[in-house]
Amino acid sequence: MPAAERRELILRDATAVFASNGYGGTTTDLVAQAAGVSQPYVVRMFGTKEKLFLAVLERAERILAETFRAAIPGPDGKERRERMGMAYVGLIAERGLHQVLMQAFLLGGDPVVGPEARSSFLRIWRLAIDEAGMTEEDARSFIANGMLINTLVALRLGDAYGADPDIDAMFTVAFPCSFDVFKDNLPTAAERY
Amino acid sequence: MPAAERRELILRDATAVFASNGYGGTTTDLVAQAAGVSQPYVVRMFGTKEKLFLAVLERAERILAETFRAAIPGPDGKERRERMGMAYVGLIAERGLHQVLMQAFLLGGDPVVGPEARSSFLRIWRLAIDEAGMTEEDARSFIANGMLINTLVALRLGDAYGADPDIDAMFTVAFPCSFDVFKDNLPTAAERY
DNA sequence: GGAGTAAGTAATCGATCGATTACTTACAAG
DNA sequence: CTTGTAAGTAATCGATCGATTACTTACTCC
Repeated sequence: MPAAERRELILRDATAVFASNGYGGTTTDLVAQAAGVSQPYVVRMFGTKEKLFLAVLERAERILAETFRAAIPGPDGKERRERMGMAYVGLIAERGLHQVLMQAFLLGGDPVVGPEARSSFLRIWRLAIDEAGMTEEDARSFIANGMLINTLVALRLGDAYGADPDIDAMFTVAFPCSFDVFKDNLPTAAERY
Repeated sequence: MPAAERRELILRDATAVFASNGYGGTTTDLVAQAAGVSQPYVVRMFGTKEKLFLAVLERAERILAETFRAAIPGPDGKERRERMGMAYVGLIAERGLHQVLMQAFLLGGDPVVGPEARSSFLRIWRLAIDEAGMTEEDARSFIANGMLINTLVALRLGDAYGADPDIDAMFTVAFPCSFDVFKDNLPTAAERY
């Protein structure tokens, strides 16, 4: 398999492993096993675990930006924000993406990852304003809602949907027009680490 | 020093260490050094690193709930939500509290920590509705905003306030009535791990 | 049919971590 | 005194992790 293809495959699987285990809890061997290659190969391809995480973050931001841009064309204003919100929820299909973004934000104090995480966040903020035409207040509440969705995904609260009236009530207001997207993309038990 | 007092001291310092290093990246020795005791003492007092984290999470939720309850008395509606929001921002003084909550949410897939993290989150949701009298929609946007504040704190974006017009603009809309509280409680360089 | 190169692994090393054990110190009660 | 107990530490052990080294395999281009 050509290296470029293998690289994308490893990055995809590494996203899921980092998402479940966090940065410190992820071993290069866990990533290697998930991708079906040997541990030294992962290290040699990315140099260090830190550089692997940076590559995972860069890919996550790229996918996120592309997903948002694809949802921009069409009626603007509230409708556009709803399309972008649904697209964000649809990213649950990219296993671990929301969680990896949270992990990166939590590394804000790290001298290497921190600056990258901050500029990733700010680029999404700029995309919302410059490319999607949101006001600053719209961008704030849009991104705040994204952070709530991150939390609900990370907490795996969707697994208990239907089993707890509080959870059902929260989902009704948290996903006014994207609950089907959320439900249809939940990971199966076999997909979890 | 009596054990109860020592315990609270260790929990406070452990909160800051877990916040900076994550669950997997935190060592019991780092916590011990931060608290000024030996590593075996930390392990013996809490049993395992996992139980230590659960104790940190329980304390964080307790402080958060007490802080919210103290902000409830007085005019209700939007004013009450603003008081509670400012109180939440003021919790920056409790070093690492917002980040530790995020860390716990990210452990949603953990068989031990996950259930505790979910019930902590749901208890705060219930507090907002039952005790603070919010509608479900108010509670949603209130908590979503809290998740945004968590992110800004974890990213250490406040450190760059004044150095980047994008950051300044975001803070203006993110902290319409709590920016002073935010600014006044930022950690000094010496406080960071 | 070699020579060169890309893809990948087995074996291993030094460092680190969580946990255990055995020990010490300070102090209050009888 | 001395006995008991709470508060703590030094030393250490087995396991694990990130990284390095040396090796193998497969394909391609004269």
